[in-house]
Amino acid sequence: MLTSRRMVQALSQRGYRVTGPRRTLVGLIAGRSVRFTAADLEQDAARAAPAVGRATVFRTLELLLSLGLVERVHAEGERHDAYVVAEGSHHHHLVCSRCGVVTEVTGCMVDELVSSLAQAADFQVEGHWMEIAGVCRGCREAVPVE
Amino acid sequence: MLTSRRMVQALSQRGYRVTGPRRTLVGLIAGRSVRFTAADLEQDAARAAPAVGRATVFRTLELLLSLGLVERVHAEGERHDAYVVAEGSHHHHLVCSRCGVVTEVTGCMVDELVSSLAQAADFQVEGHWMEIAGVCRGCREAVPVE
DNA sequence: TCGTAATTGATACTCAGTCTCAATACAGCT
DNA sequence: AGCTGTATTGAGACTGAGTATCAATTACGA
Repeated sequence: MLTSRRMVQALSQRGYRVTGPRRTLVGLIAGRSVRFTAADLEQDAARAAPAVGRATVFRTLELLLSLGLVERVHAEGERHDAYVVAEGSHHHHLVCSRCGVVTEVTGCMVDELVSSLAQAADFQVEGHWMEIAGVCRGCREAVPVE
Repeated sequence: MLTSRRMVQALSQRGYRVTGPRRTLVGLIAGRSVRFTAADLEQDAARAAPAVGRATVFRTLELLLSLGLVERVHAEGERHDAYVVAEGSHHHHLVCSRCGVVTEVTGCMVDELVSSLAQAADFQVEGHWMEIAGVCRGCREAVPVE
């Protein structure tokens, strides 16, 4: 998992300035294992550092996305995009529909399957996208409160 | 591909009224092989039947979705959801990034793969979601204009 | 330390989608 | 065909995410 330190390094290495707001936001993002939305981050930022403006939250998120430090996660049925801290290589996500924890599945065994499907349709593949929704072990075992 | 007639039948069979606006919208949707957004449909409706209100476009789309007559298609990088006329059984989509044509891949060969991945993570699968983006044959062959 | 360009916060704006509610019209009944 | 109850509708106000603008600020290389 990417640390706050590493993310800051990545920013500076690529010529982006390391500013107060960016430090704050990166600090709020790094180490998260649960998906979060822009709104979540905005809320946390408002609590941790009220001076950080809304626009900056969105701008920073987009920047981190473009640097590959966070990734977008679609979740079926949800209205807005969520994000997770990036892992690096190509992989897929297991998203728990209760607690939101995102488990990475590294080593993409889907590739061959994708190519064969695409070949049949005479389709030149640019990329594929897969997510698995379900309930993680912790949530299965948790007794419903109340 | 679902015809307008069949979609109307489905509505009435399930106890929904077959109204003018619904006929119009279903007519605009049925037979499409290209993905469309709510905004697309809204525009077409405004041209074909200006009396149809915005809210009705959204309501009807949601209704058709709940009846399984259309499906949502996510497309990486696009801001808003798109829809396609439903095919029926479980399947995946090949979405052409140029012309937007959606090709169905029936017979889901991903199932086993998904279960094995999930088992490794001790994850109880509720569903999976896969899309393949690329360029269809037609678009590959088309000479870029100008 | 200084200069400058990147970055920022405030705020106005856009645009998709939702909600409300009175008016309308479908469909089942006679 | 005419009546009636209720699902559906259109208009338009509203919400909330995300974007654009711009003057003020600030990181950071010289």
